[in-house]
Amino acid sequence: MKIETKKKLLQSAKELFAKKGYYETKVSDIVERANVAQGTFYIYFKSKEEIFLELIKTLHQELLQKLEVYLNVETDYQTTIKSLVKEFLTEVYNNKEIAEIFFSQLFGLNQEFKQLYIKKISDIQQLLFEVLKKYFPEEKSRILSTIILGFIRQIFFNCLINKNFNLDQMVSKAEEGIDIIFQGVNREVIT
Amino acid sequence: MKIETKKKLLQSAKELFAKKGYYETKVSDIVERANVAQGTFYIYFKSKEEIFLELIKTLHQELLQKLEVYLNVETDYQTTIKSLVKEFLTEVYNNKEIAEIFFSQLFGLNQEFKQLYIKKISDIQQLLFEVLKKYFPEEKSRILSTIILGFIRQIFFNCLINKNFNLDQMVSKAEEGIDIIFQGVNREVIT
Amino acid sequence: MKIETKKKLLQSAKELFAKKGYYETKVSDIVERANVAQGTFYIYFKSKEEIFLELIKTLHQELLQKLEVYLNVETDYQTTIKSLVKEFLTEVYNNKEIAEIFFSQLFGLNQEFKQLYIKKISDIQQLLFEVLKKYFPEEKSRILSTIILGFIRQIFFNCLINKNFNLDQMVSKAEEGIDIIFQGVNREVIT
Amino acid sequence: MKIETKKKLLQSAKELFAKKGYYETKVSDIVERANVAQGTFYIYFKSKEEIFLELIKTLHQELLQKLEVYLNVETDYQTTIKSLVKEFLTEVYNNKEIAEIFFSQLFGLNQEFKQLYIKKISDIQQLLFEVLKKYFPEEKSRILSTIILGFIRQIFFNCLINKNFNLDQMVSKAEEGIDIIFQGVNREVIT
DNA sequence: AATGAATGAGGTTTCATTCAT
DNA sequence: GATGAATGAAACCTCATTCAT
Repeated sequence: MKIETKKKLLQSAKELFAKKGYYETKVSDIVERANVAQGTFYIYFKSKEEIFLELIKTLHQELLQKLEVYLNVETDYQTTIKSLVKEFLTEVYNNKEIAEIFFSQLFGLNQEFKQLYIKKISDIQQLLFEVLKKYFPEEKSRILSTIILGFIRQIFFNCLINKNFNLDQMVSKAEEGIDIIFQGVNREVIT
Repeated sequence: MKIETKKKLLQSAKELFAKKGYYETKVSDIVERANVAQGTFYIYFKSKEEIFLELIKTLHQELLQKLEVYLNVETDYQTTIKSLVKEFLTEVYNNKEIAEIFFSQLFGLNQEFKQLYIKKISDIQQLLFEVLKKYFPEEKSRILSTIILGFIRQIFFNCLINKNFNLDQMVSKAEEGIDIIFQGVNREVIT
Repeated sequence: MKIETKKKLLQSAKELFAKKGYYETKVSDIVERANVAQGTFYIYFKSKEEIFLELIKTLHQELLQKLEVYLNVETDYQTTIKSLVKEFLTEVYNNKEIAEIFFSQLFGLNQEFKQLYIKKISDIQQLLFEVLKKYFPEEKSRILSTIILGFIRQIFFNCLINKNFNLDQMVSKAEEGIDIIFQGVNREVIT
Repeated sequence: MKIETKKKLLQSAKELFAKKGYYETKVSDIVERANVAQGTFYIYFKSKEEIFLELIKTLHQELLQKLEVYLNVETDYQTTIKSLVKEFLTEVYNNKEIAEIFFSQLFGLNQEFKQLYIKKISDIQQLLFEVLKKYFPEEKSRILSTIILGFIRQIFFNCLINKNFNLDQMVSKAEEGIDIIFQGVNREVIT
């Protein structure tokens, strides 16, 4: 098992899945781009599905790990959320291709992948909810988590569409949005 | 061309695409569910792609038509946006299957469909932006349209995941969210 | 059985077979050009093969009938052969489409049609041979029939290729060729 | 790409196309006779059309190459033409199957192949014309090339029909014919 | 006699996976 | 570990023919 060959395959698969989608990406495309033979693929991965899942799971794990930190952060909620959002956007931006697959493709592939997606995305939503619950009542936290997650995904989405969008722009847009969302909440709290 | 047969095929395709995704839905599945022969499919549609596009385009057209009304509505912005969001959710809820395909699958299929998706979703975002621009400055409208569209999609998304979610629940969640979003804006306006 | 509908179908089939070949001509093409419904075709012809054979057999019969006359003509051989060749070219020219099918397509379609072609073309060659045998010894007649038949077919062929070739040109080319062929024979006879 | 497998496929295709025609030969027939799997065919050829064209083009190229030699031969015309005709017949006889496809099937398949055929056959006719032009005036060369090409094709044709015809018989028939054709011309020249 | 919607067998082609070298 | 030719199941699609109206 030469780890380098495996990396080449993962990199190649990542790029192709993002660009062409799971079904339109052929194993033959992956090996061609990785400059290895067709048979080599099956030394490292049991199937096309396996390499796909490996990519997905890695991203999800890393993302969750980075976000879990904010469960134990002791700052005011606006700072916490802003940092969390920044972390989220940085992570997905740095792994654009897999994030694209994860957030925009996984759900539509087939029932098996749909279930996986639901499970994974729920984890993220749940985590966001837990963080918010430290500052707001349960119901408000629930709805805020929906607003914020939807908002961040939409920003990431615009980034995918608009290829010359950069990370800083995304983050500053996100902060503006967060401000708007919390101004309402703030007033309420103060009152 | 018996319109009834065509409808059976469209209905069958819609359900299957939503359930199994585009690629995992075989033409043989569609005709089996519609109770017609394999060849019959090709009397009504040139290809699997064509029936898929017909479904997508129909939903998009109807959705856009219903939302365009709000460009000329003369009420306060909160009422306008709430009505628009309700309309949106109603339409997608009543056409759950196609809406699921449209919002959650289209992007990931292949490059051609990706382009289509970008074009179509941009229309919706643009319309939302135009409505908001009647009440807010351009930049604020832009960011509000991102927040709101992301939020509605996330709600619809939760609805897809959680099968016993109903329309009323979705609408009331949405209204709560809209209130939160606009409380911030309101205060600013007032001040 | 409205003879007119049958004629429309035969005409339409003739043109299409000539232009696109047997396999590339669909029954749906034939009925469309004849302005009748798909089902109507099968009132007049048992199958696509049947209409094809009807066309072929008609041409062949008429051609043979017209050529048979020259078995009993009492002129010098050069006049006889020239008249026969003229008759041949006139007939195929006036029925260009079917003649094209007959002389250039039939052989390549399948084994059944190949056998038919061999049988039909042998009839023609045989007739030419019989006419020549009235003037020349058997072996010479055999070879002359091969030369002449090959020559006429080649002329007709050039006519098919070069769309603005007309009958008069073909006939005069043919006469020139016949002169050349027989000049050699002539000398021999004279000597 | 094992050249051996490709050869097996070409050989198998050649025989089947000649026997059953292009349309009646299924890819499944070709692979069965070549003893390889269905999918193997598509490693070596993009489509059924491609293998067909490869066969056609190879024959045509080889034939033309062998005949081009006679453009620079310095003997009397009768010897030159006889040698050329012998070469032609030898080549087509040794590649009976493809020659059959080329001379008797190509024209009738579809419009694309028809155009190809016209182009290829014109090359041959042109070459024959060029050789003759070295000895005869232009117009006479033109008509002689038509007579001779028609004659040779007819001979080859009889060979296809009459399976126990052999090369020597064909060649000697051809020489007899050529003699007859040129006796006329000869006399003229002499006179 | 005419229609035209429906049929379904059978064709071409794709591509994930295997396996002998 | 690496190769790449070979596999074959299964997909999409075509079109001659049928049949109820």
